[in-house]
Amino acid sequence: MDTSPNQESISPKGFNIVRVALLTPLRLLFDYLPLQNNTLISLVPGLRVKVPFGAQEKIGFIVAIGPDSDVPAEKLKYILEVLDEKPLFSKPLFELISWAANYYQCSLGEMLKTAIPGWLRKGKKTDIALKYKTYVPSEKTKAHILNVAQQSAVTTVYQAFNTFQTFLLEGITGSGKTEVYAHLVEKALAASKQVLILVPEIGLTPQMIKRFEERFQVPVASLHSTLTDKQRYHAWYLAKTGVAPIVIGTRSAVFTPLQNPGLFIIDEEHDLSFKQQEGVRYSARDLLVMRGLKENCPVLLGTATPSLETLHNVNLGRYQKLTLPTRPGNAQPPRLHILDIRHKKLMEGLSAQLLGKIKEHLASEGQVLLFLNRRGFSPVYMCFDCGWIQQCTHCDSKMTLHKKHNRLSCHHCLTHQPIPESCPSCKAFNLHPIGVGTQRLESALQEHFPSHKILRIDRDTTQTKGSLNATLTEAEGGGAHILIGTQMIAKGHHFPHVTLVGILDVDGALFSVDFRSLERMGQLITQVAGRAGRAERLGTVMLQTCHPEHPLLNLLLEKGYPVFAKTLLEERKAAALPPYHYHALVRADAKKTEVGLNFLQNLKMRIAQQRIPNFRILGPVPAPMERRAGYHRAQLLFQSPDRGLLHKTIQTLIKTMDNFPTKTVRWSIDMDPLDMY
DNA sequence: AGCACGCCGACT
DNA sequence: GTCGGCGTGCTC
Repeated sequence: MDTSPNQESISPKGFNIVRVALLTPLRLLFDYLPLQNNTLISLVPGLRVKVPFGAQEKIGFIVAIGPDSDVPAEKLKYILEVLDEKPLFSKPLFELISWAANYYQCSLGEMLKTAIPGWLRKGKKTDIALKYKTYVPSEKTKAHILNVAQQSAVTTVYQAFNTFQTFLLEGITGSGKTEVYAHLVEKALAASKQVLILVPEIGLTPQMIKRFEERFQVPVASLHSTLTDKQRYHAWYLAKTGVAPIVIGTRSAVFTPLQNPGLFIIDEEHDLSFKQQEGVRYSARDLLVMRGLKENCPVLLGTATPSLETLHNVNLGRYQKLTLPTRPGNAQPPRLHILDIRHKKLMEGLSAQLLGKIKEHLASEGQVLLFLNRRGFSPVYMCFDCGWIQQCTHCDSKMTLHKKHNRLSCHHCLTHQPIPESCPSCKAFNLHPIGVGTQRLESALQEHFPSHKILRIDRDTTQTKGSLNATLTEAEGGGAHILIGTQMIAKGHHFPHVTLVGILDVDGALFSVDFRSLERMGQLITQVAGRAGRAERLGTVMLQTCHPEHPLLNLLLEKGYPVFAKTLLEERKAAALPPYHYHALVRADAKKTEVGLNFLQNLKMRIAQQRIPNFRILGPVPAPMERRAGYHRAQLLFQSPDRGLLHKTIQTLIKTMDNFPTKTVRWSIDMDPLDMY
């Protein structure tokens, strides 16, 4: 289906049909008649229109204009209003969005909907007078001198300006990737080009925006999730009109129109937040590379811990690798040590050895960072008399104890309930928390070190707007002696005063059923370890484990992430897993277990009887956590080394699903799924 | 997706 | 008696 706008326009006189993609998940285009009584506006593909739709009015984009329609003339209605004077997207960007709709198997309208700010979805016009605050230059900061590797990276990418090429900038934490970005931004600005920088959800701090504004004395448009609709539109407008030469944003910013695009950067390329996990499950990283192709711009993927997908692309010669091997100045990489905690008595998750180390570092004015990827007080609340455990009533999950609000919460849906005083099952007064979360670790440490300041950084302490930045600023400034955090702390933040990093529990990842969990563990350990010793003081990293002999864990600690990742890639190849084979996952949610499974079984039969070579179907099986938020979830996995074949098969499948006579199943497709939940 | 229409249970 | 549950079908 070619949905790119053609440039042919029509006069509203004569019998013409306007084909519209409505902002709904319907995989159909709808035909309308041009405006009545309007001779002034010429209709062009790419313009937004308001149209009548059943009993409602909807917003859509004109996709094509043609002489006639397949729909009987009496059914056709008139367009109510044309909302734009000019198309919102350039031709290449509209092509990218069409490509994405096709690849991720959603309707063009739904993809367009995710690509525009809320204001425009609701039909606001773009000619609203915007009073944006005029830019006031603050003190200009100076550029740093680059080392040889940084300089070489800058030169290589600069030489690719005005062409499409993808680069992996592999720089260990603290090696100065941001400085490479900044020098490239400088070159782009000198050429009057705009730069789009994508960052992980958590990594977009006001400090980063301020840094670029001060350095370059230009407006920086920032697009992230906590903006109001108005702020978001404002930033979008600054980017589209070219007023802001630098655009920094999270996942959805990949669709931001630019007046004059020159360079695309994605920081922490491996980060999972670049894949949308609900609705249209697109990968902003992959789309950014595709955008580079469409807009003829170089794309730079930066990270200390590249995803296996990206490394695979380097190995295939599709991406060029640039390496930053050392930290600037005298900063040394941290030393990693394994703490064998078998047969050891733990104090609230901490071994005596780690506790001793913490004391040592605190005594010598060091800052300590403890990583525990589990929020709440304890993950389980159990009766010691009868073994009863509080389960969530909507999900197949145990409820986590939260001491702060004195309640049990489910981390998979929004429910919570008061903590029972006696066991609901046997009435005994013998209920106890099992396991350690960050809250419990915090209170235990506070008892142990009453005169030291402890700062906890997890979703619970950073919920309110701005509190994350305040907390991070405090942590980075060295104001707290001990930092406790979940994976939130692993996302590119500098804690220059940290001298000791303790990693409390990664054992779950060593034997997980999820084939990606080792990759994630390696990235997490490397990223967390990289928080230590970034200033002049040498950092130490201690990792507690019950599996000190685990070969891959040892490989990671002894040889580092690149060798570890190379080994994982070999394993993936041997097991015919991504990135060597491609995956597409069909999910089906239903109120009753069998309904979803039957639906998927039916799909499976349809495909299986075609006997497609190089094509595997796994399932259907219930999702690892079958019941979630009241729905029973099942899934069917398609696997093939041939991406085109996989895509084609799914596409024909969708047609059958669209005609499926049931609405008791909610189904969705996830191309290149990152997890099976 | 919305929204209307339509056919069966517990209540002002 | 009706308010409202969600199954079904349609939207140019």
